[in-house]
Amino acid sequence: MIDTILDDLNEVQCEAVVNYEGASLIIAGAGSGKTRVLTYRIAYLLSRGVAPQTVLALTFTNKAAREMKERISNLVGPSTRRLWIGTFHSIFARILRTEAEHLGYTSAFTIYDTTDSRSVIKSIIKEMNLDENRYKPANVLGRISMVKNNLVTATAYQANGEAQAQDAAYRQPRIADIYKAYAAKCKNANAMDFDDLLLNTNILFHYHPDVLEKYQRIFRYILVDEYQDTNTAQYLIVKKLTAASRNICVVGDDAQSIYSFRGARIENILNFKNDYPEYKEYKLEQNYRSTQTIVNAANSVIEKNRRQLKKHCFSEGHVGEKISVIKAFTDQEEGFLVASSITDYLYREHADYNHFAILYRTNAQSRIFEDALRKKNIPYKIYGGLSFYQRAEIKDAVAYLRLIVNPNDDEAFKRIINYPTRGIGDTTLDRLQMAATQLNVSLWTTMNTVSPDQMGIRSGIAKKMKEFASLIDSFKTRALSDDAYQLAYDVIKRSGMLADLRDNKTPEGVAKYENIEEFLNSIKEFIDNQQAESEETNTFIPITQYLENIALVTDADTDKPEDRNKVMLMTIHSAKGLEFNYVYIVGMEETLFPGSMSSQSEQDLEEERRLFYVAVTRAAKKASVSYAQIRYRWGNLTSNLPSRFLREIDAVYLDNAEWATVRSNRITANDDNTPRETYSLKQGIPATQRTPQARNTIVPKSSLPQDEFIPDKAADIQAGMEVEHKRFGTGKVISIEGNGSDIKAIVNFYVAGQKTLLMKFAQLRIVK
DNA sequence: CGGCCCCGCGTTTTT
DNA sequence: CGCGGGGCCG
Repeated sequence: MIDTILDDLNEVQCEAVVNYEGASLIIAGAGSGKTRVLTYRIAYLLSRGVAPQTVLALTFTNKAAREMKERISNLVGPSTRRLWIGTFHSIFARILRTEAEHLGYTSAFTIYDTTDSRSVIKSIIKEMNLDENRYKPANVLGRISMVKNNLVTATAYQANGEAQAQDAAYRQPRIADIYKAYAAKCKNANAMDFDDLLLNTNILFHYHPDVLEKYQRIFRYILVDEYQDTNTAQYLIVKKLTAASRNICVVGDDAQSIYSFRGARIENILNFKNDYPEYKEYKLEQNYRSTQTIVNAANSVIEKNRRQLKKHCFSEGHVGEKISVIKAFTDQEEGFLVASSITDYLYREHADYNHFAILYRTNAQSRIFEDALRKKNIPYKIYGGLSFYQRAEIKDAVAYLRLIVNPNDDEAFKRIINYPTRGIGDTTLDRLQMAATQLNVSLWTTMNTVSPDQMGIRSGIAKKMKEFASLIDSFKTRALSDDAYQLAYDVIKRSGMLADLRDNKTPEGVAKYENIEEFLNSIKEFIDNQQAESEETNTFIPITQYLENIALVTDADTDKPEDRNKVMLMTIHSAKGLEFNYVYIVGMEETLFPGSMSSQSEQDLEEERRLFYVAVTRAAKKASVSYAQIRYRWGNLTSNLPSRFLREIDAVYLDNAEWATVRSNRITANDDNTPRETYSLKQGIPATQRTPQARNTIVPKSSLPQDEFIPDKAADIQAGMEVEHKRFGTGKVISIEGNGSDIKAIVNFYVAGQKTLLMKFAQLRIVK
């Protein structure tokens, strides 16, 4: 069986599969059959008598892990169940649960998501009386996350002169203290954040060599997917685990490294040869996915990057269609044109909806395309984005379950102590929190051990707290005998959540109620799946198992059958690893893609270029790129130049007809008759975009306004005047409002409609 | 103490 | 523009 399987592989792929001993570096270009090699290699290992429980395969997404499992079991049958295949985070979370007591945790520890972490940081900033403008929670958390990924603990960070100097330079000298307090609070809550899962694994292996040895013995063969995206913490875990066996196989493509913003180090793959000098290298260069045009066009772009491993990707498929450049006047027109193009291909090539993907740089861009597709009755699915589990009502339900499993989970506690309303308000919580911080214990412990009047809590409220405590305690008891579904159902009912939602007859209330129903269904489904996977049918699936699962799952992991045949909308990041026949890469504009944050440094720019490379190589048959001359960005009109990446595509692969033509101003998607969309080309862009409001704008010198526009002084402008604005044309000043530097003029423009303009920015000329 | 309203802020990208 | 958080009022 296995030998016939090898017939499916080309020569290099076959070599990479068969030589499974020792260190292997597989450089796998986009579409070169990377997953195929990985899965076949594992299947081959098994066929050679390697025990499945000694094989560890690490991926970055649950989807990749699931796909790998599926494909292997298609090759070799059910023996795959004992293989260790999962994401870095899930595998090491599992190990940490087993070894928790070595680190002073219990195996019931909670995994904090980003929202939880941010909230902890926020409360610390408050407690420390720090300037909330200078210390932004998301910012501080980002910094802590970065250093954690470099294995710098709070104590080490405090002692690190360089880090201290840097924080001082950024006028955030207390970050080390925040970090320390944050680590303490997580520990007291028996909680780990995403980064802790990797950091603590390293700590575990460092301070407990016996434990490390145990796992070195277990994992005889380690395979790592997307190796170019590993951060230092992940890299070191792998290095430690393979130190004895030296059986390691990493697969990756430096050209697709797009996660350096969260600590990924492209050096890990570039320097593989230093760590494993005995390594063998395999280059998968033939692309089986895309047309020659697409592969060549992608190559012509990525060539501009300086640091990369040498390889030559090629396709022997059809030459295929050239890449279309869709030039739109406004963001709405961009949506319309892309939707129209999709309709064209649907008819012309009898394509299905799910053959199409719209890829964008930032999630905020999705709206426009949703609107455009909806208008044409094209079904679509937004992939990623706000997860089901991030909805308020689901988080509430999950918070109950989390608190039952781990009563020290302060974030869960805070979320539900007064939901549904039971008369325990902010003041009480503040007092509780103060006591808890002083005692260095969780809110739950404080509530149950400190006398209420010591905290200044009146007896009426204390009674309510007791009731809450015994409610949770009763759930804890039931959790021992009830499975995840029974418990969740009971919790939602007896906590009062269900009644609270049922009484809410607003549309949002109804939606929430339905979401809770869906939540319960998903638990039921989870139990069924787990039982199907284990040998017996009646395995008891406790709530702990369900919680472990959802902490590390994202929306991208759920695939519902009704979403199968829809146009997919997603960020380029989440498109990595996927393929579609027809791909639209939208928002190809300077400051958007490449983003304004990235065009400063050459390194960041190279990462953006790799991102573009990833986007183009998602397409099998046809890629299109689009941009808009003007678009709304945080409520303001902005205008940007077409992305430099368009110019970097070798022009022979472009469908130049559309690229070169300046189309006349068509009234298109904006049939909702908002006046602001009816610009004439003459009034518009890009020549007249040089107002301070549009200071993101990059305007070529040649197209600066020919006629002088001299604005009048802001102080001279008064209500009732007729004024002219470079972009909005003429209009009447309705009123002047505000004071200080925030004086605003409300102007009703004849064409553009009513606008509120900040006087310190707006340049207005008095007409009369 | 809870609900409502207003203000201010934000955009990369995600396990 | 849309969301979340904070503040104010009932």
